[in-house]
Amino acid sequence: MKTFHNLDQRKQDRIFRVAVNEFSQYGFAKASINRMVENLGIAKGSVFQYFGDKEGLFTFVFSKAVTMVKAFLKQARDESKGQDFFTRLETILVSGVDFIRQHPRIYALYAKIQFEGNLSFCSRLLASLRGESYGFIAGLIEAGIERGELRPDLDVPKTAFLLDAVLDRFLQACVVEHLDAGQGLFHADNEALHQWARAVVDLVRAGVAKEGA
Amino acid sequence: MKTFHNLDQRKQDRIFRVAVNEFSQYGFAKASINRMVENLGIAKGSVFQYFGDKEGLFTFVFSKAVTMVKAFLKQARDESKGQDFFTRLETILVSGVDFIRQHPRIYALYAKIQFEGNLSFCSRLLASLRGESYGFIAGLIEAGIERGELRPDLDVPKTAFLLDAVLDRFLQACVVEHLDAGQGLFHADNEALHQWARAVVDLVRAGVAKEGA
Amino acid sequence: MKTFHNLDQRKQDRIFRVAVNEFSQYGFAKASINRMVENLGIAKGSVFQYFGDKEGLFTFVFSKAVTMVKAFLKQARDESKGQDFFTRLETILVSGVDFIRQHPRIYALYAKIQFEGNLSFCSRLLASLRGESYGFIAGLIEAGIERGELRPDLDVPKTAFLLDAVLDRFLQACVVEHLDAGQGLFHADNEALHQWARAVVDLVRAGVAKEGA
Amino acid sequence: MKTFHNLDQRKQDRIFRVAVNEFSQYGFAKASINRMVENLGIAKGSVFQYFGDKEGLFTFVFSKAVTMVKAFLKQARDESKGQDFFTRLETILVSGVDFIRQHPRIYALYAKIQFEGNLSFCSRLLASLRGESYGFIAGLIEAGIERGELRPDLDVPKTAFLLDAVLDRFLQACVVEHLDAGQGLFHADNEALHQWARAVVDLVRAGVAKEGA
DNA sequence: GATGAATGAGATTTCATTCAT
DNA sequence: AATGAATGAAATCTCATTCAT
Repeated sequence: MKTFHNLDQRKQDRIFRVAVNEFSQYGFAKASINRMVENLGIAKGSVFQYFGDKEGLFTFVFSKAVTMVKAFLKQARDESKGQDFFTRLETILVSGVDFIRQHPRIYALYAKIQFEGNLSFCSRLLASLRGESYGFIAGLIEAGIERGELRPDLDVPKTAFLLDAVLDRFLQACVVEHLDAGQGLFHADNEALHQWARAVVDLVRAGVAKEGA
Repeated sequence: MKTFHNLDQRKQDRIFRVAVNEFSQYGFAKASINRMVENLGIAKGSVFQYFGDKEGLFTFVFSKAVTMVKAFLKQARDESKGQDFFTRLETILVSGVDFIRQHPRIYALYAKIQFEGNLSFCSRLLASLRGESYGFIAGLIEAGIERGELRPDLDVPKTAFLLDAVLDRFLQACVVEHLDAGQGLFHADNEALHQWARAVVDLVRAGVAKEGA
Repeated sequence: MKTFHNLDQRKQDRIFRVAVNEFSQYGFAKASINRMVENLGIAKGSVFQYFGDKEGLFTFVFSKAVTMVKAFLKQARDESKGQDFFTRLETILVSGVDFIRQHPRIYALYAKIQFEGNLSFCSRLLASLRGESYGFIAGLIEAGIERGELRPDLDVPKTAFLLDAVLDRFLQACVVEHLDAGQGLFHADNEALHQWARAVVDLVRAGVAKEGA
Repeated sequence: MKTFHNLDQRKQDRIFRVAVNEFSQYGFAKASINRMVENLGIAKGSVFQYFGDKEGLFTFVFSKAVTMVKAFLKQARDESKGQDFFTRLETILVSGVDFIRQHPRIYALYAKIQFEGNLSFCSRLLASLRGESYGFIAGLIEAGIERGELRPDLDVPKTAFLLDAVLDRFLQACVVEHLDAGQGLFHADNEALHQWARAVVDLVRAGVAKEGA
């Protein structure tokens, strides 16, 4: 595993990229290391020297992906700090879609793996990502309450559940091409995207806003 | 395929059940016909005589599953017809969970296949299910508007998107065991389940209800 | 595993023969199923259909070999029943060599596997063969004592140990080509073989001490 | 190979020890240089620089092991020089077991390699060890005859064969844990060990026949 | 002299599919 | 109509060996 990190950074990136493609397209079980090395032009044995086995490769890829998502979440939170709750929510929805547009395979990987089951070795990562995401949203809500923008009597966990559902769906709508609304989100122009985000935020707003806010 | 329908109904059911188990546990790609016939006690060749190939078997299974879900949706709509919009929504959330509890594999199958990709041959089925589900929710909303329970200026597609997200998440929470809220939904007692459903409906209500309703 | 026994007897025998060759030449670990099927002219997959895995094939082969050896022991005991102890011993030595000449690979397999270690799955078979062999020799000794041909004060287990050592060595001498004495045993003519057997039996009979020493 | 002998003696010893472990546990074919260098903490390339290839490493290890065994034999002969034949034999049996207890892997290596076959490159070593061992035993017998302790008409080669068989079995009984008698020899206390040795020597001395039979 | 990344042949095993019975 | 033996492509993984640094 350490041998991998001695490689040329460009090579490391290429391997990561190709592996993300493969895993996000085929899932863990049907991903083929044969195909990967063919696309990569390196020897099959090398992959096993780097990562030990298929699971090792996947763990590396998935955990790097999770790290990227977490970094994105942190950045989204920090960048939106000054804004009021609803603007933040809209910002985050939009920048979430932005992230997926920049790294389309990463979310596809997450979405697919989440349902693959039989992958005990990545449930810890999945759980940690979930925790991060939940904490992120709950933090948003609490900040909103403190600032007097949200009803003070909100049930935070359940509201977080609701928001998480909406956020997730927004992202799924980019990836699962047969979602009705989703058809457009990935390829929608920014105008349409913002319109969608605003509309959804408005629906949410009416539900959770403090009267008069 | 003709030959399959000549079988004893009990045998047909058993084949369906075992195949649902296999596909929902392993997805399409990793499902093993070897394992199925082992659990089934019939000859491997028979499966190919009935369904042509693996894809044929899957299509049969998945389309029967979709039919069951559609029937459930229709029933949920019909049974809740007299109720006001918000009671309907709560009823549907709860009875959706009920359906999963009765047919846990069916939703698992749907959830997994949705993200498997590479399954061009079932996208039509998936799309038709999506259409059904969307029409179902949109119908609910329109009825609610007509009855004066919802704001008449609601954007139906976007509201449907919101509700669909919430509904889906409720169901996913039964199947994906690492969702924070979900931990409990599948095994929650009815009291807790209704409480969750009510809380979520209340959040939605505040957002979409016509003033004074 | 049952599918194997449905095969043409000739085919079964050929598979057994080829597998014994391979395992006796290379041991379990380095035996190659690739090579076997190449020699066999059947598909690689068939072997796994018959025996499940390499271990299954080996277990089948080894246990059949053990059965053959046990049958030989039984026959040797029965055929020599009337003879006095020392004649019996000589007969058995000689017919042991005969067995190896007829089934040279069988003993080679046993000899090699005995020292391969890491083969937990065949230790039961090995132990049962050992038990059979020990019982066989102990029975011989006890019969000899009863008939008044052997010293009545003999310690049966230790005497069995001595005889077993001699018997084993005789057989090893056929297989391990670099044993000095052994060079000749496998290819020796019957005259020389009997001479060797008689000489060894005489040593066992009379000991090596000079009278009075 | 030259470069190996320039190494720190401690390093040389460690390499020998680890290699003996590996070869004695897995045999030549299944021994893994990967595993060795992992346990060794040196570069894989170095092993090939020192020994050329796997065979070279094995030859080095095996020939050093043979040298150790030969040295032991010589010492056993010299130390027992004054004793009468039967005491010598007992001494040697016991000190043979002692040797194995001190160097358990060495005999394991010999025992395993002896039957591995396909190892043409070590048959010379094996033969030379055999020769040494045979000469050693034959020398013992001849000395015994000269001293008037053994029957002068003994056939030396065949007697040596008998004694060699017994000696070998004693040692195998330490290594092959499923030999009936052997269960105990490796871990037996000294009392039991000497008792076994004496009993076997007595059998060799006096034979098994009832007087007059 | 030492290193360890790269290699590719070859191992076991799985599996959908075919087809003679 | 039912069977299940036969197949061979493709999967993961191991390992001795080479060679540039």
